[in-house]
Amino acid sequence: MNRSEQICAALRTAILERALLPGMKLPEDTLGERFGSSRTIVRQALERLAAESLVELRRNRGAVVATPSLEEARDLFDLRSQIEDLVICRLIRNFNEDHVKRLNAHLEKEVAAEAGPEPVSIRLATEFHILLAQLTKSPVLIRYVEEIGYRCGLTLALYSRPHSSDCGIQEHREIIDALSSGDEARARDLMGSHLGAVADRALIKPETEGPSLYLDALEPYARAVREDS
Amino acid sequence: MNRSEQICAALRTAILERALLPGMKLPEDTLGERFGSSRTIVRQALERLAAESLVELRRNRGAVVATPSLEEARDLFDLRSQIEDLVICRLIRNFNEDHVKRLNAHLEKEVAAEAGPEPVSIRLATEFHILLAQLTKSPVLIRYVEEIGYRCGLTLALYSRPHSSDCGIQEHREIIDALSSGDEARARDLMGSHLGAVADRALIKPETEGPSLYLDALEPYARAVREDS
DNA sequence: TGGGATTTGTTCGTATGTATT
DNA sequence: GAATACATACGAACAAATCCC
Repeated sequence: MNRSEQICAALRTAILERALLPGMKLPEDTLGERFGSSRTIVRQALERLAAESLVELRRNRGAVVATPSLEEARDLFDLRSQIEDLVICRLIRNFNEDHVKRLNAHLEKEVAAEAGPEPVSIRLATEFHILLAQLTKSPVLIRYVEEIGYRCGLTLALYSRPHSSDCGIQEHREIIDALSSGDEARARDLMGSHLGAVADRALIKPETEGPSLYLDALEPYARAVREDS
Repeated sequence: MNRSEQICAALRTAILERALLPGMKLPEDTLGERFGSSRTIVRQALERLAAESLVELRRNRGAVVATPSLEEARDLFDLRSQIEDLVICRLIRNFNEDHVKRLNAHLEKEVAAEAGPEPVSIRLATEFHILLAQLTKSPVLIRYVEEIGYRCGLTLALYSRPHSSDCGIQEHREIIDALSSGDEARARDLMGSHLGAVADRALIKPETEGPSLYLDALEPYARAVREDS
């Protein structure tokens, strides 16, 4: 894995866990210092994140964490439903014991995180969906579930009210059950209403207060990358 | 528009029109010479195309036009159906005269191109779907219809048999009709079977002969960018 | 409005890694 | 298996744009 990919992943996680909030500036050389890399490398990471629509590149004016509109958020969740419907269809055909084990293992992590900080729970909830995609072994599905999942996570950071995150652990459990029992119709239905519920819980409150700038919240993510040298 | 975005667009069109075939090498400095730009700029374009999965970046081994597998192709077309189904749903609610006009104008281009070179017809067929997405005005839908559409176009370059392209002009016409008459069920159904038909016509023949390397086919695309200075 | 400070955009030389003979 | 040719990876320095006082 590249240094630039590492930085990309670290920033992505930081955004997902709300250490970096929508609208925050991401200056190249500040990031370079934090991560112990040159601007070239940071720049690559930012360009990649921009391609994923997690950051916005304003010409000659630097990068900021993206600030998706409510309409975009709605479209993202609708699209997510469509894609993950396909994931369920693909997955249920070859569903096996190993799949159940891995999904349950992830579910345990989610349960364990319930007591801890909320952002981690939110990240884990997104990663449950990504795990489902990974089990299909389809690079195409994995790629788009990841990307849309991250973008949905970002919109949650903007628009969901705090502590709304009964992140649907129970709903995740029911989806695993439906997959195990081979009930395609029920699994698809559950996934559809789960995602609908997540969107409903989330897309209500337009954030009012400006985020508390600045980059110090990034420090733990940067340290992990630096120490990897 | 950036120079690097121009190069990106030129390469994308070249790939779509099959001037650049899957597996062809794309060395940075060769491209730089052709487009009259430095390696840095070309590199940006290649990285972006890699993010779109149109080219593959092999570490320290250069870039090549992507060579999607048949399975990926199948997943891409399935995903495309799911996304464009959503496009139809969104579009039909606010469908108006201007939309009809623009779609028909595009259809005329497709008809006019029928006599000409096949690659242009194929590109226009893809762009019909992109136009539908654009009419929704949803950046999210536009973004993913474009990307998946281009990737499907690339798979057609690999796997469709030559001259299979009755590219479905008649099917496009019927979709416009259904949209005009406000018949959502029929429009969605037509789109679904249209995309299914495109995939069926295409995903049959595994290409045998190696593509005729090399980059000279790129010249017309490069000239357009150079002369833009 | 102007000008200095800051930040991004770009180039290019060197280092590094891969394939080939 | 070593040497060579080739292409990318990276970083320092310069140029241009923007921001802020």
